[in-house]
Amino acid sequence: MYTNKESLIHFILKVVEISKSDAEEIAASFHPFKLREKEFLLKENQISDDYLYLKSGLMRTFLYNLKGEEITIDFFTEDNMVFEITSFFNRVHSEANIQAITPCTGFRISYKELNTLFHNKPAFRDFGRAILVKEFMASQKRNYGMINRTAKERYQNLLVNKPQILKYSPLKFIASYLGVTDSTLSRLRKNL
Amino acid sequence: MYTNKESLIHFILKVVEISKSDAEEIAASFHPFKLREKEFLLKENQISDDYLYLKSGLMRTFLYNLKGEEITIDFFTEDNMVFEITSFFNRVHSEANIQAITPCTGFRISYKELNTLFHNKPAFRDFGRAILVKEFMASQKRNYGMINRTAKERYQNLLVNKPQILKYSPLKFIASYLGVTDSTLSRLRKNL
DNA sequence: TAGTTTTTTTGCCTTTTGTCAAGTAAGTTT
DNA sequence: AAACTTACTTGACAAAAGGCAAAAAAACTA
Repeated sequence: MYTNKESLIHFILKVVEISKSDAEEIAASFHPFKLREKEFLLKENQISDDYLYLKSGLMRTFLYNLKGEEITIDFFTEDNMVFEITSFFNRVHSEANIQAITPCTGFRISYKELNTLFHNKPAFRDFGRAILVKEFMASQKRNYGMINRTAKERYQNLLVNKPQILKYSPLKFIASYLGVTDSTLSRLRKNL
Repeated sequence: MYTNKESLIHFILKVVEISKSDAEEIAASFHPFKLREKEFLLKENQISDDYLYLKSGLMRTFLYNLKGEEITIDFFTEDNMVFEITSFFNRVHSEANIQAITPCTGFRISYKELNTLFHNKPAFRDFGRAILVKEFMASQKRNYGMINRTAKERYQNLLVNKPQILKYSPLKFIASYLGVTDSTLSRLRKNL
């Protein structure tokens, strides 16, 4: 399997100020990883054991609302970390699913491996914290954007910030992610 | 100044599985802290240096939208941690403000103190991570709730989960937090 | 307490979004 | 290719929420 970790090393160095050799050591602990289109990384009720760097591809996390409809909670694009925080860090059964929309490749470690690194490698400590901070910030930003924008503005925003999603994801995933019905999104799109 | 840290020790033990003596040692590193009603913990453009355990009182974080209106992003209730993640962890100027709604008391540490603990005290490492995970989860949950509920449901949800807020916060803070206008919230409230 | 300011409520009307249902388009399977 | 399924679009109408302005209530100040 293809194991060139340049992209991961580059990603680590982008996220936290550590030496290149530290970054290489961290990357060395990750294992190659692959998913086919529509394949699941995590299904609800499982305990997640993947802390994943997504090198290429598009994924989404979703759950079911009270009516049994799929609600897409988040998209994961390439050159980002992917994990279900609650299940992975608290070792509890997941309420969410994580699914590949396109074929995906990347590198992963397990919870056990992460903890070993976390306690033994100060550089990884900083990396791990930086990732949590980064994702937390993204979640807060998303919150703000969802509350203070109309559906149309939210769509336009997505168009600018994550065009990959619009390109590869079916409309219905995007609609539930934006919190509107399929019909509404279809109409929004019509008015460019 | 009143420095009984029982509540903080209890909070730490609730969040992470460590020994009582570890929790006491962590708590010992925190310093007493007080804010008057309407006083600011953080103003926009400052670099936050407070990692705070709120023992009593109610706070909010807010920023200004494009029209110059205050948008309340989050409320902080007693027995929770308070910090502006972006500014505090990335040492950048804050876009947000944090303000006491009622008089507040608690215990705080600085960024420097946090880092010393983080690298020297394994138990604090786990605590720090658990807090980030906890807050991240809360943010995600809020996201989901904002998108898939009507304003009325969001209000009712707040009513059940954080009644303190409804008791002490003016309506307009709550309205912007829920993403509706003052008028709309006033009408929602009328229909109980 | 009278006057001032801020907060909350209400009415009227508009815009946004949802619901339901039907229709078209596209993708799979046999 | 025909049959079937899933995805997307569109129309007609209903409900949710916003904009604006004025009134009422509450909080603050001199």
